[in-house]
Amino acid sequence: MDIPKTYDPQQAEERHYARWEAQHCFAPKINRDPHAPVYSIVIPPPNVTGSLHMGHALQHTIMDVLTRYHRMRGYRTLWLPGEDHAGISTQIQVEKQLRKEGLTRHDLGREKFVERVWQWREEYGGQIIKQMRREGASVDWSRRRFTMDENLSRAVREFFVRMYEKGLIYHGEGMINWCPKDQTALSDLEVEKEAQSGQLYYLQYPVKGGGRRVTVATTRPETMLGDTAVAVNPNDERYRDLVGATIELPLTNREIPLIADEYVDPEFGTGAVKITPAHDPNDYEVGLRHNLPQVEVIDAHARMTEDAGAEFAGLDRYEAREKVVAKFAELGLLEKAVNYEFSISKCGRCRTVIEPLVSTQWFLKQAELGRSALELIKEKHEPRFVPEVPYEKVFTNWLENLHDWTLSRQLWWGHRIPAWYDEAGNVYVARNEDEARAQAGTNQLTQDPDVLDTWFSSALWPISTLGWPDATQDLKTFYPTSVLVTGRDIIFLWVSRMMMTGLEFVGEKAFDDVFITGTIFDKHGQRMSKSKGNGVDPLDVFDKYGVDATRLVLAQMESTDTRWNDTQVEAYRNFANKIWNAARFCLLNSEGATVGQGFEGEPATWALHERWIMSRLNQTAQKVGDAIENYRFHEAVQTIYHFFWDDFCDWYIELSKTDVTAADATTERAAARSRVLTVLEQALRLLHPFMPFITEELWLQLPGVGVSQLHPAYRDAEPTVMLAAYPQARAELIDERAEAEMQSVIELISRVRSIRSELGIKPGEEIELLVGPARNGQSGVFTPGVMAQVMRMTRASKFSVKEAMTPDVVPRASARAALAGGVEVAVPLGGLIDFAQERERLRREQEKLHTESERLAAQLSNQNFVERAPAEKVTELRQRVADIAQRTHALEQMQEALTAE
RNA sequence: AGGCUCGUAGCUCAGGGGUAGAGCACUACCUUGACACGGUAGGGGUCUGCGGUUCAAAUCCGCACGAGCCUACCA
Repeated sequence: MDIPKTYDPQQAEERHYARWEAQHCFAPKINRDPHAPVYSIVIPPPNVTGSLHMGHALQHTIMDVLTRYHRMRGYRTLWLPGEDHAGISTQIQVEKQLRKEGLTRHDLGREKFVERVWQWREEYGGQIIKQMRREGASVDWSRRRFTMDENLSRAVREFFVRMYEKGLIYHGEGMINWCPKDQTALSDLEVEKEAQSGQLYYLQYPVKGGGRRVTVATTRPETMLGDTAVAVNPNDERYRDLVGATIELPLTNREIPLIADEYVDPEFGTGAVKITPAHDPNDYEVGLRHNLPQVEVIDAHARMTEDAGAEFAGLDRYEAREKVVAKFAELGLLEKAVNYEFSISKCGRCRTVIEPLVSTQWFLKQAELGRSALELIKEKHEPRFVPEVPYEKVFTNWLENLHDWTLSRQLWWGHRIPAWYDEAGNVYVARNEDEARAQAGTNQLTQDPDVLDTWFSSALWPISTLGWPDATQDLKTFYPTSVLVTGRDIIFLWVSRMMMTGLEFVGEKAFDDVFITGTIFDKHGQRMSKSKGNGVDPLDVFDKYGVDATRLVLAQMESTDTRWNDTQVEAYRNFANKIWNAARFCLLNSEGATVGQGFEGEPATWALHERWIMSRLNQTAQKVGDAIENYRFHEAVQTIYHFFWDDFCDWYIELSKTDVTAADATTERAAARSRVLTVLEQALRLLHPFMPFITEELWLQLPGVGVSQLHPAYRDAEPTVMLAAYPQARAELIDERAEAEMQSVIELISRVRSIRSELGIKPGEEIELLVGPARNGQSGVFTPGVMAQVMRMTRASKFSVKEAMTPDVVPRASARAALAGGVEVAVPLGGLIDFAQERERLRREQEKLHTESERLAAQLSNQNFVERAPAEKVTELRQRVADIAQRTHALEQMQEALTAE
């Protein structure tokens, strides 16, 4: 058999994914058990314009681990893939494309433009979804969904109409966030606050009659052109006499009132605030309270309007700012300008500074819709957030403070608002135009030109992908979904809204659990971003280290923010190679062997290392299954890693080598080989959810694997490790005594190796071992079989068990060590030994024990400890003290023996 | 302005009331027939600081300092 010494991930990855997909292993229907429990996940739909980044890879890894684990446990498992239509982003992409042809969307017209967008999606869209094959994501491709699919669009209209009928959606005027670049309204959540250092300008406004001036402070002087009042706090003594006065607004020929409103904080600035109801959310509210006119001085392109005055009309808002400030300075009305830190709102997509504008839009009263979600989280703690702290609280706080959601977007790509207007401007909201006509009693209707926020359709994702508004079998089977895995940035934007729609329309929560992943930063702790160019491309990492290794790193991050570091991936690449070579050893020595055999009969009849590895394996299975089910992926990964490398490779394979590599093809050799293969096969199953490719690559090569290893639910399927039963711990094979005994064997071997190393005995040089005293129970572990193993592992040519380790049996020129449980070991060294050096070595050993013993003694002499600590704790410490005393005594004797001439 | 998270070995991170852990890096030795992407043996930490609770604190509670995140209409 020819197996390369180094694992090549790439060639395995493609082959197996294609095969799994062809055999429909990812679809729930592969499960033939009609009573199988259900496990379902819907993917957070990535933006159709995007490509895979580390955040996706992280989320997908966790979803895939959960999916593969539950599938192997026999669940009817669905992981549903798809993407959203990303209204603004997609439209921008396509417009960019058109611009290269010298066209705008208006040249094409709406219908042709939308056609172009669909074309674009076919050609360039859904990159991430395609890249998921590379990740090994076991998604059901037959159920791939897109928010613009016909049924999902129908769900959107249904959502809209029902909310309108309930009075939760309304059409009206409000202060909205407007992006002057993208030319659309945005919801609060699509706006990002950014710290800004700028200036606070103190402007003086003359009071009509009497020559007084009122000073107002502002960061946006250009908006003064649209001021319709100056406000002060009604209790502010400084201005009390001026309330009701008239201000002559500079640079305009308008006169505005000085009003009193509680909103004004007398402590801040000058205590007098300019009020621009058309361009500031707070001023808008003040304006409504005082019936102030709204003077629009900035237009949708963030340029000054005619109403700003002839001098300013047409200027950009920032040019206007400079000019206003200059004019005030000229007039002697600029009191001062001071440096000032404040925050500005930017478009989450294009980073353009938002312009607050008064506009007529569609809104959803989220507060009412969110009430049942709020009750559920507060009363039943559902869904269960992982980690619970701090996300349950964050989520609850959000639901308690819901504002109306601006739904309409001035775009062409998206779900068009199902509202029609007649010639008189009356609005009819309906599921389709025919219904609207019926309502209106006329055919002369025009549909609202706007589309809905992309998140409006995403809000329905768990139910619409499963068939809602129809009561489909999928909806019945897979809803509520088992878990939602996502990043913390969209808890409000998305998670909360899915909870709301699920409860509203299906009457059940959208998911049992919500797992929030951490954020991956670059190695300097900076957030990865395209603009900074510091992103690590997961595909590059896959190429360099393999998908399995990358997944292992991602899985163990759990919810912790982490700086990306290639060395971790390299470590797991090395682990993959270790697995490969362990399997290589097993396969190169597999003649006559069969997986699943070799462990016949009573465990009591097995050799110590067999009982031990089976105990370790079952402990591991227990711990790993438990860890995965509780989202403790780090623990799961560490546990398997440790089992595979330390227990299986370093000890079990090494201890089995003599039997496995025996020259003669005896039944004993075949049995030993089968046992090693059996443990390997179980380990591969344990690893599979994390490392799907290498486990499949190796598993298929093991002699004797087939349908009998598959979970009973998949009996009709082709053999594959992904449908094998996930190992369940067998309690009867967990053997504490075997583990303790093995521990003393390991200790003996380690101590002898230590002696070799510390005394500089050449690796090739053979030594002799004396172990005793034999009357002590512990040394009974050293059966002839174990002795042979110890000799092999320490390169010893002789191993004698002695009744007593007295000077007459142990040569003076020996290196010695005192082990736990009273066992002593001596390595006779003849003339090679340096007596002084060996004495020093023993003395250091004794010193270590002494330090520990001192600490224990202090603890045990504390009355309070003995009385109040749990009895078992006290007993444990006493035993340790006794053991240390015994070893210390042994060390003393050894030193004496060395000294005796 | 509130709220939250984090501070553990040189680096990246686990852990979490009762002998400080991993990977990488480091030191020495080893081309031993699975693996040098390896093996064996080692070195390295008053778990940010100060108080408190406790028989016992890296772990729980305050406070301070440092890093970061989120919410909020303060001109």
